[in-house]
Amino acid sequence: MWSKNNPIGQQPGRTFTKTARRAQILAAAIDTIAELGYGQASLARIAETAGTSKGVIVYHFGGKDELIRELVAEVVARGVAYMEPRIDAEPTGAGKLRAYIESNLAFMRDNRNHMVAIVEIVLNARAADGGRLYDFAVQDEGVAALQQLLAYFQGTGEFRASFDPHVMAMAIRAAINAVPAQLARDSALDIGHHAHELADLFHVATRPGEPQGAIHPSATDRRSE
Amino acid sequence: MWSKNNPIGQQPGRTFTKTARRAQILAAAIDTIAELGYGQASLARIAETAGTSKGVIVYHFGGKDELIRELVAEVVARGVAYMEPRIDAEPTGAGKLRAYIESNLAFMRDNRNHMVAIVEIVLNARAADGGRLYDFAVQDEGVAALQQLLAYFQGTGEFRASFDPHVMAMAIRAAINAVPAQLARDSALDIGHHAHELADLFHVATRPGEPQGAIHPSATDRRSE
Amino acid sequence: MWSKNNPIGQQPGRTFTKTARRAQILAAAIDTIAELGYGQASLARIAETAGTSKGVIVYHFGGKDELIRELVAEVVARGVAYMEPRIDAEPTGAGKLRAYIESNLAFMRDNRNHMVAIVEIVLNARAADGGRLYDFAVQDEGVAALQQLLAYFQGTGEFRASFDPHVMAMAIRAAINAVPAQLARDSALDIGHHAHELADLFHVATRPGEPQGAIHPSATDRRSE
Amino acid sequence: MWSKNNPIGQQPGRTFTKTARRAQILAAAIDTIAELGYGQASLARIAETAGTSKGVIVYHFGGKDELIRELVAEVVARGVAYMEPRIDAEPTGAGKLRAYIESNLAFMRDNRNHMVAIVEIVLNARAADGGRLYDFAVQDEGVAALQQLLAYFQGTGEFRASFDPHVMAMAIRAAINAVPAQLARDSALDIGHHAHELADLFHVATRPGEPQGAIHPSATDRRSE
DNA sequence: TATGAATGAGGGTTCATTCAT
DNA sequence: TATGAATGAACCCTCATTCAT
Repeated sequence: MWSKNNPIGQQPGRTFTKTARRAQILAAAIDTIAELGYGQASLARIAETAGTSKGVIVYHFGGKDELIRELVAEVVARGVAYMEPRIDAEPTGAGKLRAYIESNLAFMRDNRNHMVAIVEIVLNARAADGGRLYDFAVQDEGVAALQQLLAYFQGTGEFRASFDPHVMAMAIRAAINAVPAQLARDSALDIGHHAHELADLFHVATRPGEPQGAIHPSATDRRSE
Repeated sequence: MWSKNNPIGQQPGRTFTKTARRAQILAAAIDTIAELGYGQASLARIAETAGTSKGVIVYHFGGKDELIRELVAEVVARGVAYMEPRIDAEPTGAGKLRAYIESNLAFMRDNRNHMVAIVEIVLNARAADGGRLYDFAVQDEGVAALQQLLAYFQGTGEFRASFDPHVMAMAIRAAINAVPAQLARDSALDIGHHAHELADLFHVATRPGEPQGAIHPSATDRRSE
Repeated sequence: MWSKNNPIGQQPGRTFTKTARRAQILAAAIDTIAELGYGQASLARIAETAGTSKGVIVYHFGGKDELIRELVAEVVARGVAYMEPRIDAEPTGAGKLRAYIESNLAFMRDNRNHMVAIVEIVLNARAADGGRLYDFAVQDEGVAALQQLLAYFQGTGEFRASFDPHVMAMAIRAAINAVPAQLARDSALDIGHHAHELADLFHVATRPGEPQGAIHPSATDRRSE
Repeated sequence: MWSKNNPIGQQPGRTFTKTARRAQILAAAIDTIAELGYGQASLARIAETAGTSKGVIVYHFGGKDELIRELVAEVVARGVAYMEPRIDAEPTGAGKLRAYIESNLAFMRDNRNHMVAIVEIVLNARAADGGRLYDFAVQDEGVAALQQLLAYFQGTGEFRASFDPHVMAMAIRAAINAVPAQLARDSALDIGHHAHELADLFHVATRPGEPQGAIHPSATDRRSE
């Protein structure tokens, strides 16, 4: 199993055992979802992995939805806690972007199941009516923050102004998010190399020195010439 | 409903009604999966969308697995049929890459639900033991073809040799695959603009003129200096 | 496949193809039931074996119940036609009993699937309310005829009078009926040997020369002494 | 309902209610199978007889297969526990054989539905591919034990050496196994009488004093003279 | 005479949730 | 705090039957 390190910052005081139980269940949920996928991760299987019963999960979290919600919040918080100082430590836009990509992938490498699980959840979790559950809370939020960073340094001139920061942010997040699934297929994937390559890719794509406007006419444009 | 245009090239002759029914069911499946997600798209709901009963689906497809399999094959075939001539028509590597991205997104725009559905399936469909069902057949195949194209034009010097074509191919596909989900959230998304931006992005990222080796030291490398 | 020889005495005249179709379907039903058991022999599977569609079966037989009914009647008639002359040819009671057992098993050997199927049906076929469908028509009828034979030769003194002909008849039929199931498990079973042994067994059990009344006190009787 | 006496030796201690529920469900399964036959005994009908829902059965047994498996094991164990001491108490071969037959039928009389159910299961239960489920485990095992007993006392001279113990064992078991089905049709059947008659029958068939070899030429042999 | 198409009931199973202890 | 027990809905699938052609 992967998630041995306690994923929860324990609340102080009397609820130690409660906190420990919650952490244990969250870890079991992460491992189960990472291994089997969101759809196959029933409460029964999570409880089995945790070595307890379904009732315990319901007691501590009130239901499956809340368990997933806390799981997402927990992993996101840990990820942000890991990435933020590394990004902040970089003074330049290019450095921050590289730090963003590389620290994100480094976090993935060190918390593989956490990331596989969260990507599974974001892609899969749906309400009864089909509406996505964690889109705004997780996905778009991450994209928005990245987009702001890109736009800011477009303003300072550190990034070329001719790209749409929203599209660029989505592309970066998509490239990062694709890694866990790839990891599941190819466990020999060299994440360090992958991170370096992705950082290079988006460095080249964002550095300045490009004339304004379209770099090339689009295939469609040309066809209509 | 979205998929009004007959998604199946009808076989000539006697099986007209059968072909029509299958097409109708496939269209219903596409719409249902696109709207509710793979996990919520039960046979009952698909049948409801199609205006029939579960039994009819089973009769025509033998079961859910086969329905999904045919759906994937059908949409992939249509997508390839759309994209391939547009890519082949471009003589240069840069042109082919741009055509790949733009024709793929154009296909998405014209077959929105088809693409949303197939991305849902590829990301979510799992066997009972948790193993993914359509990874190799669909996802990796697409990445592999793209990777070959990139590598070929690295050889000819049309693309810079310093990027890993596998990582680049994954990033391109990830950026494209992220669009349907985004579309589901933001139906006002300008796909043409998005396509143009993505094409620019990866054009800049792949064009030659870069020294060999790492463009910048990685954040990690720098930290250890 | 086993039942290649036409199992139906064809009606004369115009309905040749109809008769042939029915025979073909009956043969397919026999083979399917013999191979998979009554519970697994759906109309679809029988139709598949016959190389036609379910509709044909329904058209010719009106439904599954009627198909089974005709199948049973057909096989029983064939069995009787095979056994009767061989039994009649024997002048003595012992000879008739031996001929009954041996000709019955010989018929089983030559029409293995017919017998396996009919035993399956007799043991399994039930109405919706759970009532057996073919008990009286087949099982009890066979037992009754045998019982009459035994009782008759008890009257002539050729069989010992001290056995209950009903119990004896049931035991004989049970011993014979157990053979098809055994055959299904052990296809190397030597039916000729088995028949000879069974005939010996029941010859010894029925021949006269025994004092009237209980041969031995029963275990229960002794215990209560 | 028939199976009023608790069919389970209750484990001591905490799982009283669980044990009771399982016993209740097993009893309901026995009664349902005995009444309607194996094929008609769906989980829904068993649950209805037990006064609960399908879910409860699944909860306690994991599925239908396991329910049937436990039912068979339970009834077989009870039957063996009943018969074994009665057989062991008899010193002679003839006594043991009589005790085998009579104690088996006595058990049937006192546990009518248990036996009807188990015979139904053994004869009818099939896997999805048509393979029998309980042949080796139950049927053949019983035959094999009986066959050993017969062969042993052939060695001591208490049984005539000229019969094949395998065929004899099969005939005895077949004669016994036919009783529950007969009981279902004719509830007035006098089992005590039937047992006594069967015991006599096989006593006569197995006692020594016969010349070696075939007692009579077979009908087939004579025909070829 | 035969077929393909469709139906509707029922099969076993999974699952999140509720409840009493 | 924790557990076992029970529930009820939903899932996919099989099947005999009906019907139009």
